[in-house]
Amino acid sequence: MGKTIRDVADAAGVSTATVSRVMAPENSRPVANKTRLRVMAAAEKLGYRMNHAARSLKRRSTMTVAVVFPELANDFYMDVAEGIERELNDRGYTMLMASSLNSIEEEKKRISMLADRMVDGMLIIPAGSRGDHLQALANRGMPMVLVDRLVEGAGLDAVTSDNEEGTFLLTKALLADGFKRIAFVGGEITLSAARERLSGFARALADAGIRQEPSWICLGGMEVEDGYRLTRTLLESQNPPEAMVAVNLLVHLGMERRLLDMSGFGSRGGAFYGAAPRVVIAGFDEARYTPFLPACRYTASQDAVGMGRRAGQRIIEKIQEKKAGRFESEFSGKWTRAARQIIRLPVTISRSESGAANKAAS
Amino acid sequence: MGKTIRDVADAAGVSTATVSRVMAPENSRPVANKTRLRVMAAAEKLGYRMNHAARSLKRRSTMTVAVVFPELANDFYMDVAEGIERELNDRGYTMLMASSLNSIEEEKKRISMLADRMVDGMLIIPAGSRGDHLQALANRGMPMVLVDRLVEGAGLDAVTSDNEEGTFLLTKALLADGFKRIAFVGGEITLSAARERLSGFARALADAGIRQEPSWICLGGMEVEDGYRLTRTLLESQNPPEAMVAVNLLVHLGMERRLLDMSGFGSRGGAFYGAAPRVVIAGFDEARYTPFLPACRYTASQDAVGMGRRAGQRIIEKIQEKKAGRFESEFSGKWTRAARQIIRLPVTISRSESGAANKAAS
DNA sequence: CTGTTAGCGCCTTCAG
DNA sequence: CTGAAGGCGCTAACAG
Repeated sequence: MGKTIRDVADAAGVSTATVSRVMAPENSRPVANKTRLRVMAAAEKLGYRMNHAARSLKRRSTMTVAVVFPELANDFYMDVAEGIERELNDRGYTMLMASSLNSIEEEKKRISMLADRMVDGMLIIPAGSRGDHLQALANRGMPMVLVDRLVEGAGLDAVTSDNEEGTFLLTKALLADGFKRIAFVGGEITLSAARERLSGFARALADAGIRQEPSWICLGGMEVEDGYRLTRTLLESQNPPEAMVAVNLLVHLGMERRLLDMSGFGSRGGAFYGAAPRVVIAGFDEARYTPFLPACRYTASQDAVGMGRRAGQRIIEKIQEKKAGRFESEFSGKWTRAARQIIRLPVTISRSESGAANKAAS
Repeated sequence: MGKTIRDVADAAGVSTATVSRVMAPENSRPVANKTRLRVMAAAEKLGYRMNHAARSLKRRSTMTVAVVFPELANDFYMDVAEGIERELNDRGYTMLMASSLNSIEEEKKRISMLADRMVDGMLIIPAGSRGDHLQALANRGMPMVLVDRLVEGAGLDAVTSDNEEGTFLLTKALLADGFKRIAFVGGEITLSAARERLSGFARALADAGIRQEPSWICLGGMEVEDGYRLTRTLLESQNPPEAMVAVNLLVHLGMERRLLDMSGFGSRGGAFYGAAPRVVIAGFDEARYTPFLPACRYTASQDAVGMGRRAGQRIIEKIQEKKAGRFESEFSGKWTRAARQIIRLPVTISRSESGAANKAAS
C-alpha cells in the first residue's frame, strides 16, 4: 500500500509534523537543513507519494482550477487551453477541463459538479449570455474569471480580445481596398463577442461615411451551417455585396463552402470559383488551413495562447486574493472586494497571402 | 462555511451513518424510504454539498480519470476527448485532461503528478513509442488504457483505429482510379499508427502487383512542416509520383500548402494550382475544412468520438475489475490478470466531392 | 527548530 | 434498518 507521512517520519527518526513541513516548504516553518535532507532521503527510499486527498481535506484547497469550454473540438479554444495549462502548471496548479456542449443547462451541471470537487477557482467560457448561475457561485466565494465572452450582469472579471477593434480594422482594410458594399455575416447577438464585432464593423462604415445597408447585416449563429445558410440568402438577393466580414472562423468556413457550391463544381466542373459571384471575405481568427480558403483576403487573429496564459494568471491572483481576504476577515472582519477587471488583448490583422480567388482577382 | 454530513444528520434527526448511506446508495446498506426522504429534504434545505476530498480520502477513489494528450490543439484528439468526456460523465466519472506537449519527459511528469492526485485510472495517447514508464505505472496497479497509439513492450490495453486497413483502402482507391505511381508521405516511424499506415499502403501495392519505388516512401514527421518539406523533395525529384498518400491530416495540410506555393501564386498569379504538378492526394482523417483542400481526392476517416467513448468504457471496466480483484485477493489471495485487449475501430473511406484540382482534372 | 495533539468530513465495521 | 465509534493521511496550532 501507499506509504504515509508516518512511515517517512519513522524512517527518518522525526515527527510527522517535520515531514509535513519538509513536504510543504511554501507555507510552513523552516526546517534545519540536515533534518530536511534526512527526511527527503527517507521519503525517496520508501517511494513516498503525497496523498492529495488528505492534504486537500485539511487545507481546504486542491490546487486545481476548472476550465469549462462550450466545446472541446475547437481550434481557438484549445489554443486557449494550451495557454491556461502552461500557466497553471508553471504555478503548481492542475487544470480540470470540461465541456458544456454549448448548452447552458449542461454548463450549470458541470459547474456545480466541479464546485463540489473543491476546485480552487474556475475559468469559464460561457455557453450563453445569461450568467446568473455564474454570478451566484462567484458571490458565494468561488474565484472565477470569464474567458473570451462576457455575460450579462456586470460583476465578473474577464479576459478577452479587443473584438470591436478587430472587425473595425478588418472593415477598414476592405474599405481601403476600394470595397464599399460590405456585409457582416453571422453572429449570435446574445454573445458579447458577436455584438462587439458587429459594433466594430458599424464603426468602420460610419467612419468612412458609408450608410449601413440593413440587408447586409446577416446575423444568426456562430456555426459553419450558419455561414453556409446566410451566404446564400445574401448573394442571391437583388442587391448582393462585394465583400463580407465573417464573425468567426466557423461561419467563415461555411461561407467559403457556399461559394464553392455556388461555383457549380458539384455538377459541372470549371475554373475554381469561376461561376461564383466574385466576393471577398475578411474573417476573424486564423488557423493552419486559412491559406486554403479561396475567398479569404484578411484575417484578424487573436492571441489565443496569450489569452489562456493571462486568464491563468488572473485566476491565480484571485485565488490568492481570496486566501488573503479570508485571513483578513478572520482577523479584522474586513474584506474589501477588488474592483472588477476586464482585460482586453489586442488582435492583429493580416492580409491573406495565398487565397486563390483573391489572387486571381487582383 | 460548507455544511457537513453532521449538520444534515442533526437536522434530520438521524445519525451521520444514515446520511452517509443515503448519499452513497450504490455500495451501502438499504435505508428505510421514510428516513431517506427526511434526510434528502434536510440536505436540500441546508444546501448540503458533499466534500469529495473527504470521501476520496476514505474510499481511496476519486471517481476521476486522467487523460493525457500529446497536444490539445488538435481536431482529432479533441473529438476523442468529447467522446471520452461523455462516456465518463454518463457513468459518474470526471475527466482530468493534460497535455504532454509532445514530449516524453513532460509526459512522465504529468503522469506521475496525476498518479499522485489519486486518479482512478488513466487514458493515454502516448507522446512517443517508449512506454516503460507507462508499463511500470500499470504494473503497480494503475488501470490504464492507451488510445490511438500503441507502445513498445506488449502489456498495455489499447483502443485505436484500423490504421492498416485505412491506408490500404485509400491506396486501393487510387489504384482503381488508374494511378500507379503512388508515394507515401510523412510518418514518424517510431509511432505505431504511422507504421501501420505505411504497412497498409505497402500491402495495397503488393496486392496490385506493383513494385514499391523506394524514393516514394517519404517518411519523417507528423506535422504540417513535414508534409511541406517532403512534398518538395518528392516533386522536384527526377521521378515524381502522380498521387500521394498522406499519413495524417497535418502532413496533408503541409503537402497542399506546398502545392499551392509551387503553383506560383505567391509571385505571378494564374489558374488555381495551374502551374503546379498535377498531383492527387489521399489522406487520413477528415475535418470541416477538407473540402477546401484542392488536391484531396480521398479521405479515410476515423470515428474519433466513438474511439473516445470506447476508451472511456474500457477504462471504467478496468477500474472495476481492479476493485473486484482487490476484493478477491483479500479473500483468497488470487488475482487473475485479464488478458491484454486491443480494440480496433473501423475507418470509413470517402471520395472528396469538392476538391478543386481534383475536379478540374476529371 | 521540532514534537504533540486534535481534528478536516466522510465511510464502515460492529452492535443494537 | 439504524447508531456509535474509530480512523483515512495530512496540517496547524501550541508547546517545548
